[in-house]
Amino acid sequence: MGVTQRKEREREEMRRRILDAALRLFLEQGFEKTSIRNIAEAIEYSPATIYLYYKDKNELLFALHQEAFLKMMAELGQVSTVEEPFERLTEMGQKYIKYALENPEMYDLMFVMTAPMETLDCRDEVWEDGLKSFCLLKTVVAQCSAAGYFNNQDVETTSLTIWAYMHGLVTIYLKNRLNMFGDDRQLERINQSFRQFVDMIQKETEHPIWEHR
Amino acid sequence: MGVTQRKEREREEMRRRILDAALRLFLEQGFEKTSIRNIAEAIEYSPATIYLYYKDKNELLFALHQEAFLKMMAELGQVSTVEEPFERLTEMGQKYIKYALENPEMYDLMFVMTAPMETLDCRDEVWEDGLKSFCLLKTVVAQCSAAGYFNNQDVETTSLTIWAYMHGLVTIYLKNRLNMFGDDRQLERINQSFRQFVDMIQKETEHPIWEHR
DNA sequence: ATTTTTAATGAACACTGTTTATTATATTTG
DNA sequence: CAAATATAATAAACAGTGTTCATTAAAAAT
Repeated sequence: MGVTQRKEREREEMRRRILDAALRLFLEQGFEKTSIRNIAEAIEYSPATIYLYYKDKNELLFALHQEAFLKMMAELGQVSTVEEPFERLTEMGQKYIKYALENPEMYDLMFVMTAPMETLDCRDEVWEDGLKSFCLLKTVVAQCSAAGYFNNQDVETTSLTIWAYMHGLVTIYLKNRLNMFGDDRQLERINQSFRQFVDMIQKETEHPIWEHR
Repeated sequence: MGVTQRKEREREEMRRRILDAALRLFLEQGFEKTSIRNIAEAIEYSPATIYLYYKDKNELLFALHQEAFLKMMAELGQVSTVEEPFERLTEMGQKYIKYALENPEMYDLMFVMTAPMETLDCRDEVWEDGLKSFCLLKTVVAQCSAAGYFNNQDVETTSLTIWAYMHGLVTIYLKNRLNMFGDDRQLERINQSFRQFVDMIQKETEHPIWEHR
């Protein structure tokens, strides 16, 4: 009898309802101000019910973090149409900045907060979402490398260097550390730095593409 | 009569006691697990007393954040003995990584947490500590620039680019995102990437220093 | 129709940051 | 010195947090 299947389906539906409500509140009022009780209220269930579907808040955050990765991957994956590998890489960088700036709370969840990571730790799994998106980067870097860029340097190291820069740039901005300049040229500064970085790593090649200068 | 002076001195002493206790607990058990009540207990006062000396928790965090900057500046300032400007910059980078890895909670407070920044916002002051350390970086970058490095690019942009990379690198590590590789070569990866970045920006010069390759 | 399993909850526990009315102490004034 | 005033410290409360557990209601299996 299909009762177990229906139960399983209902369970998934409930998990979705919880996740959707959590995501909505999260985006509406930020992480800090969203509690289990808020989420429970939004779906018209008692707080204790949430714990029948998610072990704790960390697991809920981890589930949201996974959704955020799906969305980001979908956006970053769109660069495959661009022909020239380095242009594709640059495009990816731009889309990374765009995603981070448009989804600051989600970006935090994905790359800054330690809470969702603890869920992985206690299951001793590896961070698959992170690894998958890092591989996306690595692939494009490898293609650039094959096209003569990056002086045959280790692809993984180059990818980490690029990611580190991108991550640093957006977090400095998102965590309001660019306020220190006391002006309203923050986005301008980000773009200036990004262009500089792109130029810099572009030159890292045995066969410079002079027509790009 | 010196009573007001003594009162002022006692007030400062109390503020110090609170700060010292907060710092100790903070380093012992991390930020998340340190509460106003804990701090009050540590100095054997009631929680409400803390509020006679610090407006709220953000202000307390901001005070700690300032202390952290003093310490970091002292460590980063020690590079002035190095003669060659680019070597000095590299040394600064190494010291930055060292500080971040040895003081992860403090680093978080200084560059990641938004809480202490809100104290600045509501006073509408600018982030002086950040600005000051950014200026330290800018100075060295300017000296490198004067020595022929960085192709006469805008010093402020170059400094931001360098800072962004450094910040990204250490936060990716501190927030456990390098776990994804599932090995124990995390520090190795950091150093590899750092060397790569240093080599990369070193080449950014009209007059390459060939003897360094 | 009765037993068993499952889902949902109310209430509690041990916390959190913060405020306020009250008390104890110290300082100033008459 | 004694009375009035100002200051420092606190207990208690408020409104919130994540989480657990015994109890109840509903569905499924016997």
